[in-house]
Amino acid sequence: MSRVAATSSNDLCSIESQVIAVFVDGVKVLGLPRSIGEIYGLLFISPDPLSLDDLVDRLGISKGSASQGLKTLRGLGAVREVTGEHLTERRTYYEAATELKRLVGGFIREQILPHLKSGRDKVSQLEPFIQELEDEEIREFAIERIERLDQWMKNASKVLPVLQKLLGQ
Amino acid sequence: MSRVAATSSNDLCSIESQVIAVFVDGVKVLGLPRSIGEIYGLLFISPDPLSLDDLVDRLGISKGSASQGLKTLRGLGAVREVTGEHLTERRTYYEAATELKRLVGGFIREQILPHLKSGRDKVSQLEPFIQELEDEEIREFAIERIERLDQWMKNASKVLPVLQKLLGQ
DNA sequence: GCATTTGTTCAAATTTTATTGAACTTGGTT
DNA sequence: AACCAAGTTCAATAAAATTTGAACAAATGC
Repeated sequence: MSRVAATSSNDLCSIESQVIAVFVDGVKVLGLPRSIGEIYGLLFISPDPLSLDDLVDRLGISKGSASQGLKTLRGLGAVREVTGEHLTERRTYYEAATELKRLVGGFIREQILPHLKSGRDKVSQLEPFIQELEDEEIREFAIERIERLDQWMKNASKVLPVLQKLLGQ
Repeated sequence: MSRVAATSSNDLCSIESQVIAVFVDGVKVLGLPRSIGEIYGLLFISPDPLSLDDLVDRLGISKGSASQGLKTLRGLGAVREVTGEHLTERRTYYEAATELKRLVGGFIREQILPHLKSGRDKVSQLEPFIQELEDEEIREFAIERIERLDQWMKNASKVLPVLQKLLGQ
């Protein structure tokens, strides 16, 4: 009877599940799915790196979820692949990246900048349509508002790097 | 045949629908529903204040949606009730609040601070469970991580007001 | 080359969230 | 008081997002 840890779906201990709850809540604010909070939360509180199968096993989520979640987290720079150690091992192990600056940077890069960019594009493509407006008062108002919108976006672009610096390591 | 503007569901013009598209996209990033982007977007580009029924009519959304959307936007301080003008009028008219500082402030207050607070509460209630951990190495690690988490939240609390100030005016 | 282990992809199922619309409340008017 | 217009609430419905799981790919070792 030597099945030591083959299918052991180790239940989460109190600290683990509570830390995970904090992250699940946290990522929801950021508009990310719960599974990502679970994965990051467990990695965050785990002293040793975990593999995809570890996550599936401990969190009770599907392989698909774990794979996609890790992909997103890698994109955000929120997890690190741990190589080294067992060079013979082909399995990949992950640990949480915990530098706030890096996490915020990743979020800005992946989630905010693309929307900012597409917003600025849309706004810049508005010019021709403004000229369509016949009533001068209305046209003037539209110009004013669209300039303001553009200004907001410029502001955001300037503030984001500063924000990241403020959270500096 | 004097039905001038009774059920005229005035279609949106090009600028209107494109500005609305920008805001729909924008609020999605913030985790708010599309209808809120539509409402704010239309108010933003409208030279004159609009009533709930105007929004229903122009945007083709239900009264319920418009009412709930306006409620949220009021909570965020993103719209202003326009009184004055027609004092005989019992209908409420709204205009967009366009000071970025105010908008960001409202969002921080309504959407971020409550989560930050509940996060800090959850973390502070973690202490007893850490003591449950028997392995000293693991316990030390947990303490370290939870302190880091706490530090993050303190950082966030400090940075948010600065952020708001950076968006000045 | 075949079997095995690890990880990815994506259509279908599920879960979550937003929207609708009808019933209800409020307050003004005759 | 009865009526009407304006707005809110909330259960039912529709829409959107997430999760699953099975099929697929890639890489290792026999």
